[in-house]
Amino acid sequence: MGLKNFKQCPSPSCSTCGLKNICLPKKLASEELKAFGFIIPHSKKVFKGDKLFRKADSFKYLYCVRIGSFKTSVTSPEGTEQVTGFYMPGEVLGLCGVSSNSHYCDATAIEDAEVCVIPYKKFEEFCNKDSQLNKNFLSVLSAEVVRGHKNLLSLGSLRADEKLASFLLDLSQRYEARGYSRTEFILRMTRGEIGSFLGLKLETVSRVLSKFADSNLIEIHQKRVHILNLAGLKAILTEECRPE
Amino acid sequence: MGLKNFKQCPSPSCSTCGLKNICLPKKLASEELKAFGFIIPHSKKVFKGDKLFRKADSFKYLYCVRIGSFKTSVTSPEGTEQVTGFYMPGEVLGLCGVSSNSHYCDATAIEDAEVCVIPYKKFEEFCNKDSQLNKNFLSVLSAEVVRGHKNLLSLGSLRADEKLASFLLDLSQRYEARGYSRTEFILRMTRGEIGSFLGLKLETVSRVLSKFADSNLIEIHQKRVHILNLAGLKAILTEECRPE
DNA sequence: CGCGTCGTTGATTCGTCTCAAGAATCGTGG
DNA sequence: CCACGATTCTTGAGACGAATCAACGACGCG
Repeated sequence: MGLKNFKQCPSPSCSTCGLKNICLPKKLASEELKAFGFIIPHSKKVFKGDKLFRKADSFKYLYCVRIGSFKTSVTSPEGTEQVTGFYMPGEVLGLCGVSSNSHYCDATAIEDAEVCVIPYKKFEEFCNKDSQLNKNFLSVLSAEVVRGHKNLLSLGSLRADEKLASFLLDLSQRYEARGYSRTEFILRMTRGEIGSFLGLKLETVSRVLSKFADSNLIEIHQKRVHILNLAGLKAILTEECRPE
Repeated sequence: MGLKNFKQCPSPSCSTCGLKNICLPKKLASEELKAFGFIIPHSKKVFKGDKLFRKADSFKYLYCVRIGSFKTSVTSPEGTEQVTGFYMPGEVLGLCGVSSNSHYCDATAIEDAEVCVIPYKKFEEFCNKDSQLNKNFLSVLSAEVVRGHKNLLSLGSLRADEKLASFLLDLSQRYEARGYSRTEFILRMTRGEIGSFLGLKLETVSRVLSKFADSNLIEIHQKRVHILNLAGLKAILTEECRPE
């Protein structure tokens, strides 16, 4: 793992970070928040396309996304890649390394990004002392399990248009939670990555998005999405048979 | 949640439990193991078809399977059920409740079963005192995330026969880890439940299993499975195009 | 400006679902 | 113990949705 892809930055301060209310140390009192900041020696820049960690890398750090977006993926022995999630600022990367001391998936920046690097050993010690932080951590882990279950539901029992609708709605909701527009945003990932995530081919993703545009549910130009009819998208998920 | 489906049993003792080396309190010293046993007030019998907990039930307990098997499932607002996992003795149920104080999925006994009931509050306190137990718990949570990723890979990028092969191999491996035969076991779940889990219809499950039997990879009579050619099953997952 | 990556769209093929009927098994009560 | 209905499983024929193959267009970077 060469360091060439990374640029170390001065220690970030959690106290002044805009994400402090949604990130790992949320709800910490200002004293503890300050102390927590000290266990983070530095943040890292990761450039588009570069990997933050790979499967089987030894697990030493957790990462909080500060800026940019990541995908995580697993690759079967035969070489097929499956995207398992997209991560935006305030979300935690590396959780599936906790159980085995080595990472289970790859994490790749899908745009230039910056992460906080949290040494897991120190973090663990801190958790043992601070029950609020420990609670947060368990909560984040459990939420990751829930996220997985939602994805299973999506992959296992939805049709292509339902998958895409649910995908767009999920993004919409997460952008809104971060203070951005819930109706206008940019798809940071390619059609192929969306397809891998949803169990579809990139052509199908493209087709369905075009169909949504034809039905005036969305406007889409390349990576720019504008949701025109939020209720209509939701309706796709609830209606048994959609009208043409 | 009536209690009629459950039968309380005297407090089980972790020290004498046959699963102590694979269950939550694994690796605990005998003193701690004994102390841990005391926070478990009782075990519960759950009969086939009954639910241990439902989505949105308030989260107060974790459950360790002692005897029997469970499925977990989530149901979309429109009523389609998706099975998210099968659980056998030594595995922990209720993990996705940790993040939100209420359960996220349903857990249903697929055969008569018995679980240890762990009050989460007390468990949390115990974890704060015992770093080995805390470690185990994090490990179990993280393993659950990994399990989810594996399922995603299976649901998202495999064909029907590959899904079934990978499903059988997973069962085989888990039975072996529990001291049972890895080539002969009983499918506790129905074809429909397997199908829901794998994103297939029950007819497809049945067809593929018959095809495996025709190819002498397995013998199957109802729920009884006998794997004749373990390597052959694995080959299905690695070969690009299988011969007829 | 030219090249590579990414996205769109069309024609055709293939895999899985759907619908349907029948067989095997289990549980229950007479 | 056997008869009964209720599940569960198997198998077939046809329909449909998504994959595949292929060509072209749009954008971004050097």
